[in-house]
This record gives sequence, structure tokens and C-alpha cells, in this order.
Amino acid sequence: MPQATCRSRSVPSVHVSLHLYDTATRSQREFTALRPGAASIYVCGATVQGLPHIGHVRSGLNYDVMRRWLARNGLDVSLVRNVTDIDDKILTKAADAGRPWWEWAATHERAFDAAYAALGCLPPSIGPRATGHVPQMIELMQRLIDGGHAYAAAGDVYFDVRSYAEYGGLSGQRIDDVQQGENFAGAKRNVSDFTLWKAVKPGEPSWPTPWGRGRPGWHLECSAMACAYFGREFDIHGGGLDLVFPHHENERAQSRAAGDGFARYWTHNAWVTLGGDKMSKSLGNTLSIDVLLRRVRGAELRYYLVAPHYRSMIEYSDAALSEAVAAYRRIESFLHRVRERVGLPELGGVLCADFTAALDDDLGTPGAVAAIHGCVREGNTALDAGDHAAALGAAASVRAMTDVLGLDPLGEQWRGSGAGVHDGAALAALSLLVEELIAERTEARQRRDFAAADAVRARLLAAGVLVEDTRDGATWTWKDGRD
RNA sequence: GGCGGAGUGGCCGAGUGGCUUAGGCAAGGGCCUGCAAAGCCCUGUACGCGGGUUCGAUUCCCGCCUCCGCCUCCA
Repeated sequence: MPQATCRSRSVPSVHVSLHLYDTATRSQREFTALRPGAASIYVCGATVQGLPHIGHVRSGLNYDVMRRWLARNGLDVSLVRNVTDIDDKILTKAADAGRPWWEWAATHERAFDAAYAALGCLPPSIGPRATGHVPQMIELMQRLIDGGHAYAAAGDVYFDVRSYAEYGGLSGQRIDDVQQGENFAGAKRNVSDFTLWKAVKPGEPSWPTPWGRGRPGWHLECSAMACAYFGREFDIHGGGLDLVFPHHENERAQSRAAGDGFARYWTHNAWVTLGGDKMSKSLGNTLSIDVLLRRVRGAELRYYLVAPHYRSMIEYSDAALSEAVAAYRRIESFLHRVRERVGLPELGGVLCADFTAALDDDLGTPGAVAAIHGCVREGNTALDAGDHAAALGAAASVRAMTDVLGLDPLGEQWRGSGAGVHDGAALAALSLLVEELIAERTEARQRRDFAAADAVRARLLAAGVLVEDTRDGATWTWKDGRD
């Protein structure tokens, strides 16, 4: 393998292990896996009541990066990302649309899967649905009732918040300070008690339980599913910042009151916001994944969402998205240059020490991205100097690092995401034609007939093909960065 | 009322008690080029306001202002 050139890569890499900010302790903690050599991550996925928007996807992206980084460090990572396919809003919206609730849920689940895939998220190890885990929920409720932490009342099952002294420990809320909503149901023993199971209502789907027919409450499902796949304790629980209270507080209370260790680290990603506007209804379309992907490619949108730190709020703006596109294309164009002039760089390059240190520090993607750009600059310098081996080495490193972030411009997941030609025979024919025109242009340049040469270049550019002169001759790429 | 975030150079966005003070975008200058494009080099002296601690604070402490989130469904 060609020698790496990145300065920081020549520094012997000190093993710095991953530290994660843990919401429960409000501090960074060194990550140690429960089971040696493996890591388990449970992420609260979507309630599939509508189409995915940019914020939903940010969460998925964050845990995709976490998972890739842990895997890159040699851990066998299991990622469970649940699907809430039964809840009030799904029932309401499906009814309004005149569709069966299960069809409504399934349709939007597919939309979420498509959005995650379009942004290069690896599929989760499993994406369990709430409706498929009612037996596990019943078992958990039974354990809670047996232990005196839950009670059935009027067909509902409630968690008795007062029975669990640590309640509030995750979010820092004290029961007595929590403002209560208006819909206080009389069956509860205490206002703060939350619903584990909802009694059946006419026209609603229901499942049988020892306490009567009904359907799952929101919080219960996550505890039941995490336990179903990981057992009573696992490593990392993730989700959006808005889930801290009450959802995660309640999950934790349920599981721990039932005697489970549950999550060892709690991580939360920040939001994507829209200029402080509450007009999500009218602006919602602007932020929908489908609309954005008509403007930018999946990799570019991913870069925009992954480059800031996951705990920082992203205030969405078109201008910022455009800057991200430009920044990403700088990386991409370096790899294209190397591929055209030297050859395809391998994926297995060396990671810069700065890159590793940044990610180990609570998944510091901004620092990691900076390290990639540094490596790109060194690679470009090497390429300009004609040092092909160094350029290839830098390119391999850039691929390896971008791959950890799920952004490798030459990665298979982006094939077909642009409007490029992906049929081998068609591409070969196109290449032949383009190269013939380029040869024609080169001849014209040698005759110093620059008018003719520029005309060829302009014709190709109009067709979306960018011709560039380099010390190694003319090369061509797609004008818009597609592959 | 309770809990929690944020205010950084033209813009996005990191970070730090003083050191080569990230990175990207945009801007200006230069190199390269027939011209381009790309690339490379150089330039910008920023940290909401008022105090305090300190030899020294954007970074620590106190107060204030502004904005935002959670406490009801929410990634």
C-alpha cells in the first residue's frame, strides 16, 4: 500500500477510547461494552404516522455514524431501531384518510426506510414493530404489577410513579414540579402515573391481556422490545432530545423498577429547526426528504446533517445546505481527480490521528470532517506535485475516513443516487464518444486553435460533462458531481 | 412555576485560560493555465452585555439581556 502522507497519520496513534456524553449523568463517560467485543444500541425510531422529514433522519444518521465508528473499532454492533406502528395519531390520521390503520403505518414505515436508505444509513440489525411484541409487553406489565409498581384500573394499566424512588433521575425532573396536562384520567392513583396499556375503545384495534383487551401505551413498547432483543441490560439507548422526558424517563422507570439494568448510556441528538418558526405545517414540505433530494444528492444532504456535532442544534437554511454541498464536492472531486489520473484508491486507508481523536471525543464529527479536509489538501498537493503514490495513499485515507461517516463518495451506496449513467455498456459507449471529442480538442489545442478547442469544451459542458486540463492531460467528469 | 440548551470573524460551524487559536463557504492577493476549471500559497485578528477571579479570559465565577427546547404527541 502506498505510504500515507497525512502528517498526523505519521504520529503513532495512541489508543483513545470512545467517550460519550451520557444524559443520565450529564457528563462524558468512557464507553465500555457490557459484553466484550460487542455493542448494543437501541434507538427510538419513528412513529410512522406521516412522511419523514429532515429532523427524523438526523437522528437515524447520528446512530448510523455511532454504529459505524464502534464497528470500525472492532466491535460487533447490534442496532435495534423500533417502529411505533400503533398509537393515537396513526389511528386518527388513518381514519381521516379513510384507510386501515395498519396500511397507514406500513406505508409510512416504507417511506422512512426509503429516506434512511437514500441518506446511506445501514439497515438496522432489526426494526421491530410495537404490534409484534405484545406478549413481551404483557410479561413486563405482569412483572411490574407483581412487584407493586403498576396497577390495572378501568381497563388501563398504569405505572405507579411513587413506587419508584429514582423517578426523574434521567431528566432531572421532580415529580412535584412537573406541570400536568389537562387530560387527567380519574382512574389513576396519582396524576403523574403514566399509562402502560390503554383499554380498548370501540372501533380501535386491541389485543387480549389478563387485564382486558386494549392496546400498548407508547412507553412500554420500547422497554419490551429492548429486552426482547438485548436482554435485561444493554449498552446505549439513543433518540432525539425531545424524548428525554417523559418517554425515556418512563422507559427507564419501567425497566428498572422491574429489576432490569436497562440502558448503560443515554445519548440524545439535537434537532433540526426552521428559523424559530412554528409553521412546520406550511414549511414542512421544504424540509421533507423527497423535496430536498430533488435539490441535492443524498450524500450531500448527509454531509450537511453529519458535519455539525450531533448535540448541536441545526438551524436549517438553504445557504448552509449549499455550503455543505460545496464542501462535500471538494472531497469528492479530490477522489475523482485521483481516480482519473492515478487509479481507484482502496477503501482500506489509514485514519488520521486527529480524525480518530475527534470521533472518540463524543463523536466529534466536526473535528473528523476537518481532518478529512486536511488530508484532502495534502493529497491535492501531492497530486499537483506528481507524487502519485502519496496522492493515492491520501485518497485511500480519505475514503476510509469518509466511510466511517457513511460519506465515502466512491461508496456503493451512492451508485445510482445521481443522474449518472450506471449501465456498463451505455457508459462505455458514452466514454468512447466523450474521449473522441476530447482527443479532437487536444489536437486543436496543439494546433493552437483555441477557438475550436473551447467550442468542444463548451459543447460537452452543455451536455453536463466537465473537461479539465491537468499536467497528465485532459480529464472529464460530470459537472454536478454525480458518479 | 420546574428542568435544560444557546449567543463565535461576511456566512456555516468547532474549540480553548496564554501556544501554529479548527474546518468549510464566500471575499481579496499571488502561483499555475492559451483561456478556463480545479488545485496550491497568503490575507482577515471573532467570541451577547456588565462586573469579578487571574500576570493574562472568548474560555472560570456572578449578574443581566436575547433566543430556543422540554414539562401534552414529537427524532
